[in-house]
Amino acid sequence: MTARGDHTKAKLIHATTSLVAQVGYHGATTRAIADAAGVSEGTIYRHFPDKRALFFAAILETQEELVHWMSSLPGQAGTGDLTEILAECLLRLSALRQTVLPLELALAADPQLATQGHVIDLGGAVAALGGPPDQLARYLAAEQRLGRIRPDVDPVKVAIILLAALFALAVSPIADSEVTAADVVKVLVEGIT
Amino acid sequence: MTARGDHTKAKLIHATTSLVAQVGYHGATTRAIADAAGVSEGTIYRHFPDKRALFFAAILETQEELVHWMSSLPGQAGTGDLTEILAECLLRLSALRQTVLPLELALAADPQLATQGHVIDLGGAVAALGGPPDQLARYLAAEQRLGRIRPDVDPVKVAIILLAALFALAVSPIADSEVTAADVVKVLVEGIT
Amino acid sequence: MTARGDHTKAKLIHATTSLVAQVGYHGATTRAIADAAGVSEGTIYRHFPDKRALFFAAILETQEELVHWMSSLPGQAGTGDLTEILAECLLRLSALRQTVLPLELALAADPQLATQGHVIDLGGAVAALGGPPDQLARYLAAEQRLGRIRPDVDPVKVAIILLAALFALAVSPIADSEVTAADVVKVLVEGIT
Amino acid sequence: MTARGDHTKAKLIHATTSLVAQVGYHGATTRAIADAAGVSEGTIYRHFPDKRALFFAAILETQEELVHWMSSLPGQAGTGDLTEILAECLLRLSALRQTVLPLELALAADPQLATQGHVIDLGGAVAALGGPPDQLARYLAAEQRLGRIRPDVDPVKVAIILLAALFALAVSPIADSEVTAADVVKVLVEGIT
DNA sequence: CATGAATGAGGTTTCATTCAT
DNA sequence: TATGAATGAAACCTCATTCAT
Repeated sequence: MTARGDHTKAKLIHATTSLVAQVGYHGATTRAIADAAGVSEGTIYRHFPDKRALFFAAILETQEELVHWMSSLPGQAGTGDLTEILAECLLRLSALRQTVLPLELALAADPQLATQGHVIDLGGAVAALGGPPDQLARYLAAEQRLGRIRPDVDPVKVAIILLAALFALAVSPIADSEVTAADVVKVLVEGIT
Repeated sequence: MTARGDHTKAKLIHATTSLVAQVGYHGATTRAIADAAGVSEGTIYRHFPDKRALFFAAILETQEELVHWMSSLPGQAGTGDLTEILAECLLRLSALRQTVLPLELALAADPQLATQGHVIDLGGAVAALGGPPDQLARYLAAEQRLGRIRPDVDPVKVAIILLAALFALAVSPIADSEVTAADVVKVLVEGIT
Repeated sequence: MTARGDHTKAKLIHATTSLVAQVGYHGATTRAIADAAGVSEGTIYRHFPDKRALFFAAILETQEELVHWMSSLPGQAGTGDLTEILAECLLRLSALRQTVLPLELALAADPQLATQGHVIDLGGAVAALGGPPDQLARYLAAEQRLGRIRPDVDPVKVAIILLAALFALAVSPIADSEVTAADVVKVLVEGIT
Repeated sequence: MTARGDHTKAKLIHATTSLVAQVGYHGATTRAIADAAGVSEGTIYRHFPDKRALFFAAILETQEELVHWMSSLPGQAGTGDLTEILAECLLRLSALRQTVLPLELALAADPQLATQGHVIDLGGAVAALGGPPDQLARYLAAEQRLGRIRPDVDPVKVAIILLAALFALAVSPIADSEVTAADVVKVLVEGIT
């Protein structure tokens, strides 16, 4: 609430995001988070009812950044080379994703996390997750109206497939190989035009 | 050692796989695994040096099944419609993936698991993980030689992208939408031919 | 210091008494007390050196009320039927006791509370606790002088036994049965006259 | 289950009983109990699901001892001087009570303890608590049939009042005065005969 | 005087692992 | 070989108390 309080809360969220990225959800103990944020463990519980709440707040915050960035995309339809715009978009998206990914993975890996309570908060997070494909699909539809994408293509499905491929490449061990966002775009684009 | 021992070992691996699928990696405590396998906790350590080893053995075993299935793929080059063969392949692959997925997720979500020691065991697991894309790439290359795929396409990269998209669709919340393996194949294939 | 300060102090004491009655001594955390009193946690420490002091103040205050009521008792000697006066007295006493009881129980249940330091405060509290039996004993002695109680009876001991029985009936699980203050009086009185 | 296991369980229960008597329920931390029993903290949870369960087991065990002792009482009707038998009985009872008392006090002082779950176990404990008054009442009734107690007296109520007074004298600060079990018996008996 | 954020010791509980039987 | 009791480190969380505002 106070200036000091808000600052602490922000530090906690930031510490959580970066710790989870480094050591995973279960490596990110309350103690480690408190240390990373430079506060005491008890302080966590003045700002969040429990560890999960902190965790969800971290997801939410990062997602918001992501959503905000994506909202500028549809306006770019027709302004440049399709492949380049997409590649640029996915590149930046993937950079942002690096932050959210570990949090989402933990969510996917631990059934209990997503289930118990916190439905409302998660609702917000899922909505945010729904954001990116939406904006991308809107952009693709705009390009389609401009005649730069084949008319028989479903923009929503393509958007999802693009993001899914990207997501997986960031996670999977197979990704050690040299497949870049540009590769993904190239393969897909040449099937759309 | 052999008769009873092997049976116990198999029961443990099986219990691990199904437990992880049900309750996630952290729900799969040694106690729960022992209970599910119908043995005592101590018995685990007679067959595996620690919990991670059991966990890796479980991955390995499931992967082997997967690898074995995929090895029949390259031989099918030229025998039918490209799209159908691929769709069929991905469909079966995705069914098999259901089992391995939770284990792989835990691996991806918990950096410590993959990192610390056990390089040898992991080597095996990664090799197994590498299997599927290999076979798929080999199949695509064969089709390429037969002229059914554009010559400027890199079969390895395409194989990886295909599998990656599939993987992500199985995990991510975005996957609630109606995107099927067939959709993925369609989008990609029309860009390759 | 005076106007606002005293009011706050009173609110704190009142909040403590009623909270302890509702949720027991350990449910009455400083946070809960502050909330119930409508002040901040820090404010508690502006009025009391620590939690125990607040707690003792609460005991003291309630006891005072009790003591005050009892002081009217000795004057009633000889004014009516002995059994009725006693029954009336115990009835009202037991009603008052409801408030103090939880506080006293906490005291009895937690040896550390009574022991460590605070001898002075406790001295006051114990004096207050000693009050009721004193007045009751004084009343009984008066009746004895009037010849309404057997001369070989020790008024102090009887007073204590009366109060003790009452106290226990209010606490113990055996008290679920139908034993009333009147029953206690009847049994005892018929042994005294 | 095994011999060693049972021994440990017994040690834990014993350690709990004596610790609670010394330092109250909240002073009896799991750590302190484990130390007193000479085992590690974790061991507690192999034998009891949580701290409350251990606590209830301790009550139960001590109550059983008490109940067993009381069952010999009714048989003594008519064998000696009424006052002496009762005094002897209350004396021994009060000695036994010393052990159970702190446990029962904690129960009375902390509403949450008795409430949440464990109803079944508590059922047993309460039944045990009901035991002593029962036996005492049975004894008084027997004496009544022998003509040594006035016929218009209710043995059950008297039994409860006797025990209640005793209980309170063991707890309350007023008990510092010189009121003995014999005093209680004397006052009451002279009203009954 | 009052606030409420921050502290940090300490509580209960979990769990991979060891060891006596 | 198999058992399951025992271990102990560490996790999450609570709460009386202090301190900057």
